[in-house]
Amino acid sequence: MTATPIAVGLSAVIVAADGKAPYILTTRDADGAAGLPHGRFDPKGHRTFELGLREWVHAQTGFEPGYVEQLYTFGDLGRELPQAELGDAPSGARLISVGYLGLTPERTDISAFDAVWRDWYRHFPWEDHRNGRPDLIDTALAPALRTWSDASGKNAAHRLSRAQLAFGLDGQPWIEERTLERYELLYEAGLAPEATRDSNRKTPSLPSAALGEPMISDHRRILATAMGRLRGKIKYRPVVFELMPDKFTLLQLQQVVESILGQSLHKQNFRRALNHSNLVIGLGVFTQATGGRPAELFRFRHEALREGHLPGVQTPKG
Amino acid sequence: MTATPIAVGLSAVIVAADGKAPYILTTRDADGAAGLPHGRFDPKGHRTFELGLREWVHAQTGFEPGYVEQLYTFGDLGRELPQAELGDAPSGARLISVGYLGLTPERTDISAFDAVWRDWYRHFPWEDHRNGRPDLIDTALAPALRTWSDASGKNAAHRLSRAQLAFGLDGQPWIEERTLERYELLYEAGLAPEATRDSNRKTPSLPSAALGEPMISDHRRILATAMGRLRGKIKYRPVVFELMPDKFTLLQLQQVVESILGQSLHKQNFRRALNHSNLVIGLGVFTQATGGRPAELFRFRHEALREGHLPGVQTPKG
DNA sequence: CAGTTTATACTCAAGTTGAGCATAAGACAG
DNA sequence: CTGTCTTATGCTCAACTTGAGTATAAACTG
Repeated sequence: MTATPIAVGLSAVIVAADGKAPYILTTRDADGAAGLPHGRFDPKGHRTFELGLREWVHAQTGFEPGYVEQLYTFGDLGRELPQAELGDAPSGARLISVGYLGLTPERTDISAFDAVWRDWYRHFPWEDHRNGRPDLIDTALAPALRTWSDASGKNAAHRLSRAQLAFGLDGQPWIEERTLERYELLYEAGLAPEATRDSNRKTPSLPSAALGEPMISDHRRILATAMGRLRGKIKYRPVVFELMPDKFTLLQLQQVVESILGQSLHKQNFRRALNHSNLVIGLGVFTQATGGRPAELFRFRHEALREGHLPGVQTPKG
Repeated sequence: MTATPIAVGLSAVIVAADGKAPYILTTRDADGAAGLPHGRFDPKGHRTFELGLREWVHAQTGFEPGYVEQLYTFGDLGRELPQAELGDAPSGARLISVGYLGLTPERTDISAFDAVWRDWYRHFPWEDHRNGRPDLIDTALAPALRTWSDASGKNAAHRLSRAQLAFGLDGQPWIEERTLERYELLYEAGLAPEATRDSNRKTPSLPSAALGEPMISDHRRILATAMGRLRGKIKYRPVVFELMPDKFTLLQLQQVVESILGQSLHKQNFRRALNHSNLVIGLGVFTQATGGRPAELFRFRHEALREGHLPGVQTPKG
């Protein structure tokens, strides 16, 4: 009896954002399927996970991550495809997967690599509520989830309730942080193409546009984790500024926050909350690049980090 | 060249609490040193980390964890003692460590095992501010941290600022969630006995009472992570109720919250916030076991979990 | 210059929070 | 059985925050 070896996969969700959308750094495998920059943790060469991660991201995309934080470690069987993606793993190894979130103010040029920045909503079309709740939730997802609930005799009520809470059905509120919950529910219901791939179940019957573009291995699960974490954290820690250039207008800042949250915000109150928070300082310089009245440029008060309090940005819905 | 194997250690911070203190389930090694229930993840036998963890906890303490969540995965070199604690690890393996938090309403009887429930503040005496800021912060820790700052030429200002923010020195506010930050700072400054053990540095010169009781391996770091997470989460998710019996008075609830936070709260406002939150419902039954006017018994409204909103308990300082 | 676009100031009611006063209802000492 | 202690619980009040606007300013467009 020889022991099953363990392999640790490191994957990074590197996020940049502008007023249009948040973008993630992705790679493509031989078949053109999207994936996150990732690689094996090397117990010999890597002193910490984070160093290993930075090395892999750089090797695959040329990008040098700045702000990085650990998301979650997935260790359950059956959600990864070791063969396909980790040619160098000892075959038969048990693969565990550590996800990281990285933030950057700039979509750097990565054209020399087989990498591309993609709108994260391509993979999660139901998550963008900036122009109202997307139709596909009620036309495509909700009916499919109800079918899935009904198909399960004694668990039906429980499944339905989970779906209602996750997707804001039947009068429940939409809660933007529940990204992972929503994805996992779709996976469980067999509605994510990944579920079909990982098991021997039949293919989902929905138009794939409603289900979002899948990713290799468990990368979409990691992305969902990252979205949820970032959406939450932006509200209680000043992390948005990792996504902003040095100087920005308040509208730019608002639009980045909106693109992350997938929600639009009340402009006047957003600005009032920012003034009050002391996170940002006006530069007395104005830009007329905005199409209307010129807007003042602001910068993040880095000193704020030395001041103990550290709130996030308020997100007054509107 | 043979590859370095990877071993995954699973450790659990199992918390129970009463009005006096939060307690954690601990084991003792041969030398009597305290540790968390823990063991090796078995890539063959364990379908998920959580199942493996539950198995180990039960084997070592007889305890069956209920609510469990993953905390963090530590992978950096030099913070663990694989030999001492994991006799079955392939020697030379790289050990990574996944920490979990578990909550339970009851300190079950574990007398048949070499396990004991201990007040978590034994290991973190500077964290309990229920009776005001502990003296040892300003008499013992602050001077030692200043010495450490001063000893570092160009980093002195940065180190000092970190210490001020972490420990609320020089007018900075004390922020209870920063448990890990504080422990890591003490470790870095060589003030945690574990730092001495893990490296070849000299022993700390402070009375050990001020530094808290150390634990084996990286268990105190995991405990610090658990404390910080629980202190944060209690405020935005109704997790305290995992620590409460079925029926409780509002004072019992408040005292459990206080013991977790290490802060005392304003009684009237705490109660007002609870009413308003709808998390709890009066049973119309009164208990005179309180020593004064009889108090109404309440229970957690489990239905609240089916209602989408899910706030934590407010923590009005006082 | 009328109309469009974006920026920014200000208002107002409703709700929340911090702090504390006041009263109630038991136990217990004398 | 009265006064005192203890805990429970109701209530007030001012300061602040929040949601939802109205109003006005300063550019550009044709």
